Amino acid sequence: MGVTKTDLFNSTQNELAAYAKVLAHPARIAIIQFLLKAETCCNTTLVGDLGLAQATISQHLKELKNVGIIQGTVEGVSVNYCINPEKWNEIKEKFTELFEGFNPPNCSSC
Amino acid sequence: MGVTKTDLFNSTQNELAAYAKVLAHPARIAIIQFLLKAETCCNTTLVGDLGLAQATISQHLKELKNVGIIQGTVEGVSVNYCINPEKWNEIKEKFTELFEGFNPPNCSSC
DNA sequence: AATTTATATTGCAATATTACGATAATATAA
DNA sequence: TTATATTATCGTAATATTGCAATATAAATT
Repeated sequence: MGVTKTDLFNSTQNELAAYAKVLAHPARIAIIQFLLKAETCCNTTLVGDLGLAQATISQHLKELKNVGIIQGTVEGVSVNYCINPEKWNEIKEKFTELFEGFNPPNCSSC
Repeated sequence: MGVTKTDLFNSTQNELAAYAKVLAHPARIAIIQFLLKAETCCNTTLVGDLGLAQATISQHLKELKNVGIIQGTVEGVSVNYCINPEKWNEIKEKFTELFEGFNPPNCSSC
């Protein structure tokens, strides 16, 4: 065990969970927030800003890149990362759809 | 290691990550979606609907309850769970705030 | 009281995540 | 070419998560 039974759920549920998973770490939230402000940044900048080791930041960037939320372009020796606008909006819409599914509570039993 | 260094991040980042974490499993997404439609349901209903063991559903419900996203009221032998409106809106707003932090890309390097 | 029904908890095995040092890979500068 | 700077990957240790059988708990019914 220790493995999620993805076959029991539909693609929307699995996708939403996957997007949530990549947001489920404060370092990755911090990286995203940094990119929202700075528009672009590289590994070294984040190492200085967050206080995690270079290998750790690199790993978090990889996970963000794997789901497509950020993209990196080689700029000489360093790599510039930035938000992928299309993916960002896609994720935003998926979460918005979930959150808007809530109707005023006329629930009698709680 | 294997433990998140929460002390490196601010409360907003840690909270957002914690909320994302509870959404980071398709079963919990499915439970939430079920509650959004049905307004209320109990463990046994979910066991039949999701196809996971009773103990597993109970565990997922516990995690959802721990962050306050759902609440349960004892109704005879069973427990009726439903969305907690205040918490739901709080979480919704936290995510909305993050997603709205993105401005049109005038980023030159990617 | 004994049985049934519904849920929670415990204990355990399998797997995933987090973090970092060490090292490799790549490109620029001296 | 050698040195420097930046990033990625590998290996490893510590911890977390997922899932379920077994069991415990609690309320309603017989």
